[in-house]
Amino acid sequence: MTAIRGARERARAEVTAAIKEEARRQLADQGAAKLSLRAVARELGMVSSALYRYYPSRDELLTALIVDAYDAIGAAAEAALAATRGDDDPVARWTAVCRAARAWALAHPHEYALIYGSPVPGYSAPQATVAPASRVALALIAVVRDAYAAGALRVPEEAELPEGVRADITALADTLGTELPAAALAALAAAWAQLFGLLSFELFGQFQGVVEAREEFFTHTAAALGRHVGLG
Amino acid sequence: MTAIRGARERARAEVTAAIKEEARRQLADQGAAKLSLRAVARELGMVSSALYRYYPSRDELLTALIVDAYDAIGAAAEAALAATRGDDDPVARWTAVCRAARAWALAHPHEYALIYGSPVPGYSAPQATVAPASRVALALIAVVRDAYAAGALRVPEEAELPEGVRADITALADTLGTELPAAALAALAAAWAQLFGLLSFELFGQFQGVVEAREEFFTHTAAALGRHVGLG
DNA sequence: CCAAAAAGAGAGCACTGCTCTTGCCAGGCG
DNA sequence: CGCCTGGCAAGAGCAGTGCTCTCTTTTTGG
Repeated sequence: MTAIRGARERARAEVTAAIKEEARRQLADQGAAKLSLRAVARELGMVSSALYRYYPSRDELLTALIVDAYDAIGAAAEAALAATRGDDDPVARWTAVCRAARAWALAHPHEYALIYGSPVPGYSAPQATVAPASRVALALIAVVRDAYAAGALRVPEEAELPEGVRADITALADTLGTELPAAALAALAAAWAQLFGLLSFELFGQFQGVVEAREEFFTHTAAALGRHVGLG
Repeated sequence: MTAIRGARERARAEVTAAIKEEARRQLADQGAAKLSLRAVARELGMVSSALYRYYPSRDELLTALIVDAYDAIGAAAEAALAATRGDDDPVARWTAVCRAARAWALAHPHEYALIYGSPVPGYSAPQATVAPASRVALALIAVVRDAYAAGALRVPEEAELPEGVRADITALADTLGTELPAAALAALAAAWAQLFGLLSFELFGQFQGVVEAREEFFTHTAAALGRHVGLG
């Protein structure tokens, strides 16, 4: 980002990264609730007050971890998107992106809980989190956009869209700079939320005793979701 | 539950209820993270150690609140179900149940977060929570079952169901004692999770800047979900 | 009426986030 | 080259937490 202006900035950046690193480790194996600044400092061989020179509060540290987590799951989704570039089966692409998100979530349950579970602090998602947070959604949109460009999208009936929703969605299409039909984009927004509903239920144990073949169930449902959006 | 055996039991039950009451109040306006046994005790004019005679730990208190929250949202869903009994439009019934769940969630966001957000303690949902947790799902099932009995259910194609899922779902149908087709029940399970995905995204702020006409969007999507299950 | 059981009170332990003061030490300027 | 100042670590301390232990009081049933 910024040029290295001296040994001082370098050292500072390194310590900052080390703190985040250790914090992520503790987050990964104990969950956000037990993430303690003092424990992080202890592990790094520094005293707790020194840590405040790098992160002004525990919430700021958590925010940094949140941004990283959004970026990580977003990168996973984008990788799946890129890997299926040129694929002529849009449902398969969609499912691949969904499965990539699921795989990341299963591998990093506590980080997933941090970003898609209950908001931890006195909430208020900082502005810095909104861009990384949208990367998975953008990957899903890309699948639909490509299918649309290839003429492989069944567009749902426009008439059914409620007035307020239509307004929101056209505004959204505007800021996204996409010419996707409003009905398709609305279905996409719903599918986006529903996808994470599936993931959260699986990760938070709500499917216990209901569905055990989780992977099959997820893939099956994700494909249905993609078809509902108009793919395939 | 048990007969009143003496003033002692009565007093004990009252104090236990008062503690839970005060805890719920603190949960409602500060969230689960800030729920403190000491603060509850302070507010009740007792010393913190006395509270441990009623709840052996903070987690036990939280579990009691969790059970209550599941019961409350379940009761709301069941009320909507009962209010639409005899209604001949199954999609409308479905939507009514969904909207009842949403209304409760909006009115009790912190309690919603407690049950459908990230699991708070070292997790492990106690057995006591599973029955109350299923009440909303059972209300949704009732809508579909009634529609099925009235011959108003389009049953999805059975062939598409993956093997493992079919096995899980038929086992589930068995314990539920329902003769609903496996494909319908599987779609129902998915819709159930997806419904709460919508709710969580709305309550946890994920829709910020995406959809603002939340109620219209929810109702629209819930109806689509109902149709996808085979209603209407 | 009295022993036993239940409840409350209080001190205390180990931990947390966070603040403030003190002292050190090295980077950058003259 | 030397000095001084800005950045940093260290430590003590505050207010709060969950939870345990002991001691005293109250209540209850035989």
